Amino acid sequence: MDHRRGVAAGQLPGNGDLSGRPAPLSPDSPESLLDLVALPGSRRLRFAPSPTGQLHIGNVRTALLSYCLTGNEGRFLVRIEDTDRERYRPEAVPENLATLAWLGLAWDEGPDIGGPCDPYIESERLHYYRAAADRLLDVGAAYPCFCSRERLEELRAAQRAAGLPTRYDGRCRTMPQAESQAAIAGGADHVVRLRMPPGQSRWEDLVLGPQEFQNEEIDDQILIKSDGFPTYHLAQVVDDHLMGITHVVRGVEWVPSTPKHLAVYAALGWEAPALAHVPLVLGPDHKKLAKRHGAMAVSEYREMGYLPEALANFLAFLGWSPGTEEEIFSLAELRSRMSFERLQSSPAIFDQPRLDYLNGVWIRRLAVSDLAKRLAEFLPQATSEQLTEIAAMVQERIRRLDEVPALLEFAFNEPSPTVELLRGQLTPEAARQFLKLADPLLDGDLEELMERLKEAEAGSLPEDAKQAKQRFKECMQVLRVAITGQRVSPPLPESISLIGREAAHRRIAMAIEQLAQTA
RNA sequence: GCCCGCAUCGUCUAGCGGUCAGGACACCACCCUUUCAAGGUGGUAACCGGGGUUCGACUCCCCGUGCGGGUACCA
Repeated sequence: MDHRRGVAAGQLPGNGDLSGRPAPLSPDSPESLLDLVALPGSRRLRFAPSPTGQLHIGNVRTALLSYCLTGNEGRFLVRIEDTDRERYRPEAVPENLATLAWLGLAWDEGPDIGGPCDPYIESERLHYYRAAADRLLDVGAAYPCFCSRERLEELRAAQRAAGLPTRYDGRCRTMPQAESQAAIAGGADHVVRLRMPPGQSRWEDLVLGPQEFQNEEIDDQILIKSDGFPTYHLAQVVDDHLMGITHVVRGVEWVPSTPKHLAVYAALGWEAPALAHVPLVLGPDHKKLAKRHGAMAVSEYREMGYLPEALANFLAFLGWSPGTEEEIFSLAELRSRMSFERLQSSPAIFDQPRLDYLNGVWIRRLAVSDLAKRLAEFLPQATSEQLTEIAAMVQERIRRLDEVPALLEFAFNEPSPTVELLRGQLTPEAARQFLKLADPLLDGDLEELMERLKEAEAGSLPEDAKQAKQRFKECMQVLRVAITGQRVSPPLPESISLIGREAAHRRIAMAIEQLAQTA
């Protein structure tokens, strides 16, 4: 039952001819290409990115949802939807796959690893779409259309001007077959259009509930473009059927074209998969998430130091919740817990502060050694020993990995604080005196450094407890700035150990000198 | 314009006729503390409006409003 090989193999036309002209089909029944041999018993969901650029947050959320809703028993597949030759960018295929892999969305079948429904790249499946189109043409569910783009544009402009819905006017809909055959034989440019049947289209959407459209309001969609490539509307239906897809998860922007897809399934005699249209992700201004809202590409989030664990956790909760008060979920937990019933039908806003919070949570959950590895790309100059030391000292205080370089600037570059920064609340002279006092104390056990400093600093002046405490804090800040050049840094003992005692002594000496000049 | 969808704190959400409308982020205060964090405690903050249905509506229905999506030889 694992061999749900839905298609007859070895029928690729013209050795992968991708030039745009579909190769002629073998004379024996092209329809055999479209017979799915065995239907799968468990769930099969797919993610079908269009390789026109980087995967963005919205895309990847759909991928995540599909992956999670596949469940532990099902199969998750990736298919490359490269039917748009104008926007196609070949490098986007490996990029997109790498992004999915980074997020941890492992696929069971896909363009790189193959599978029972090979190939998983639509441009290599042209013969299937052609066969499907021929069948649709045969049964009268589709028709050739010879209208030029110019005519279509004029038509739309006129309709818009008249305040009418912009739709194809059906000029070629009733062309006698003999006439159209002759035109095609004569080499006339044409497309294949779906003949939208009368009546209504209905389906029970897994997220939105019952849906109904009047078919007369739906346009006669182009299924095969004049370059011979299918549009999404055909390719997606054919492949989902051939690949045994059981559930389609996609954004709500596809709702209005679903009746077209349903019509194709019906005309081909196929059963449509279950449909789940998930709400969009919006920017803080409640508009569809777009470039102007900042980072869009998932790769940018990686560069900003977000963990894939946190991003997945965050994205999953944009439209889903477990119904309990739990909120930290690993990808594996999400996959075993997510269900269609609990998907939200209202759009969600991408709230970066919440992502930051979750990222902090996930950073703190990491083993120190793991954090050290992930920090490597943010601190290329650090050795692996330093990385481990750094990981331990920053783990509790960062929300994003990219905060680390600034926090540890002092470890890789000599600081040069101003006198103002150096002395803080103290007079230059008092600051200098304290540094002189503190300097030799660095040489003992660093773990007890704070105790020694406290002891040494105390008793210099008779004060009440509160004042003494405050004074000590100010002294510590002077020492911190002398050593790190920053008012905010990891704890002093760790900071010193990171740069080494000699460097610490040297920096203190320089600070003392600097303070002496102004004193 | 036409078609479709959505509507609980600022944000993510719980709620599926009777709750002091719960949690989390963010924010504020306090505690802890060598800074920053982390952690702890507490606080401010929501059912879009109007009609129904019902003994009773955040919850069900209708209308309005707002927001979003679609309206390509793009996906």
